[in-house]
Parts: sequence; structure tokens; C-alpha cells
Amino acid sequence: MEPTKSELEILQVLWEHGPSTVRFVNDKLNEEKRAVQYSSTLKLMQIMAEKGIVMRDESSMKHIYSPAEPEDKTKSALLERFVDSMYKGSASSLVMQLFGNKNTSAEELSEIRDFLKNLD
Amino acid sequence: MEPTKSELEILQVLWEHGPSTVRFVNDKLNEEKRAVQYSSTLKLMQIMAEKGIVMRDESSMKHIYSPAEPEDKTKSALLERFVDSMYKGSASSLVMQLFGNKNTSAEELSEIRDFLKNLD
DNA sequence: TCAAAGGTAGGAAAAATTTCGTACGAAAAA
DNA sequence: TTTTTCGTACGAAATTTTTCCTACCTTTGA
Repeated sequence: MEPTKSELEILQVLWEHGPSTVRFVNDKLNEEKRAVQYSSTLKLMQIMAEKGIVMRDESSMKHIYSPAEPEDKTKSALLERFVDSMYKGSASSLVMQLFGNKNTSAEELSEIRDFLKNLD
Repeated sequence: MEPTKSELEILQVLWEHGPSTVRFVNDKLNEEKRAVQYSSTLKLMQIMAEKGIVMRDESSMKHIYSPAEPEDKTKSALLERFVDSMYKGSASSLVMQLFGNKNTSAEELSEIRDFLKNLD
């Protein structure tokens, strides 16, 4: 299913730090993003569990949440939807926009060139 | 400001077809996307005008709406926000994901290689 | 002229998303 | 044991976004 904006923030914490408690996620959000109440984060993560976006291990009192799908799979899906809706599915259009209007570091560029070279 | 999902759909019609009436945009949405009432599209476009996302020419009875910002500028901003939030700002990560997990056509690939070659 | 068609405006309702207060149970500390 | 701390659950409220009803005006065609 479709993660909402707030759900995505939570997923990102789980991706970065692995399976976590609500407390941990909430702390990270407050450190890295914005003020948010514990109960709000809890509620959101409960909803995500209902939707099947995350799995919940209830064996101990402190429930442990983890992403239901691998990070790559979710990100790919989101990226693909982004390309489809914004660039009519043209990956090259996206790349050109990405490097046309932005100043990307030389390292990044050569990294990409190498990557593309080895793609065949 | 931030276009919402529905607002983005409208912007895309305006980008593709140029300045348009509400009627025209609504028809396109119904053709290309989904069933939506004229008054819903009207309302949304009025809100977008208030927010400054689109400009409105009221000189004739049929108001003409056009994007307030150039397509590239808006798309770049959205893309940048996407990269920042999903790939911590790393354009190369995005590109690798884009081509790693997806089967991109050979044409697209060479197009991009050429593009990157001429970037310096 | 006058009805029909097509336009805008505005408000209210509906739906989706986000936030948080409160209750209550378990664990830990005093 | 008793109190405090820390956890979940639940429901309701607030906010944001989306949808559409209705009123009313202008243009067009019969």
C-alpha cells in the first residue's frame, strides 16, 4: 500500500536503524525532524501495522516494529511512481533534470558514469 | 508552496497543454486520469490561484489559468525534495536505484551516457 | 425575448491524514 | 508493598485535502 508522508518518515528511521520500538522511532523523529508526541508516533505505527506496511513483534512488552518490505523494493516503487507521474515514465528525462539544473559534485558524476559503464 | 497530489495533476495538464480553462483541464483529467466533477476541478484551481500556484486571467468570462512558475523550476524543486528525503540528497544513489532495479531501454541508457559525457 | 447551456463563486460536507488526551497494565524503583 | 515510570490501546479531535451542491450570472440559440 501507499505510505503517507508521515509514514515515510517512520519507515526511514526503521530503514536506517533496523527494527525499533516506538520510543526509539519517536526519539529519532524529534531529534532529526520535528516535535511530535509519543502517542502520535505510536498511533501512526499501529496504523502502519494494520495496513501491513510494518510488522510488529509483540512477544515482549516493548513491541518491535520492522518494515514489511525491503527498503529497495519500497523505494523502487516510489521512485517508479514518481518517474511515471512527473516524467511520463522517462528515466532519462529525470536524470537530465537532476543534473541539468543542479550542481552535482564531480565525484557523484564519475560514480554514475562508472555505474552506467558496467551496466551491460 | 507545496502542490498537493491533486494539484499536481492539474499542473501537469497545464504544463502539457499550456494555459487552459477549467473546462479543458477537467475534461483532460476525466479522459486521462479519473472521473471528477467540474466543480471539484474549479474549486481546486481557485485554491491554487489563491495559493499563487497558478495565475488567472479574468479578462474574459472564461478564466484562463496558467502555471505561476516554469515547469522546470517546479519539477526541479519537487525532484530535489524527493532526493533529499528518499536518498539523503545523493543523486547518484537515486540513479543507481533507477537503473539497478528497473529494465531501462538501451536507448535511454545511451541517451543518458551522451548527456553525461557533454556535461563538463 | 427567453430558455438553455455554460461559466464562476462560495460554502459545506466528506474523506484522508495527523495529533494527542486518557485509561490502563506491566515493570522497575523506592 | 507501594509508587513511579514506561509501555500499549483506544477514541476523539484537529487539520488538511478533496469533492460537490447550490446560487447566480453571462452568452448563445431558438
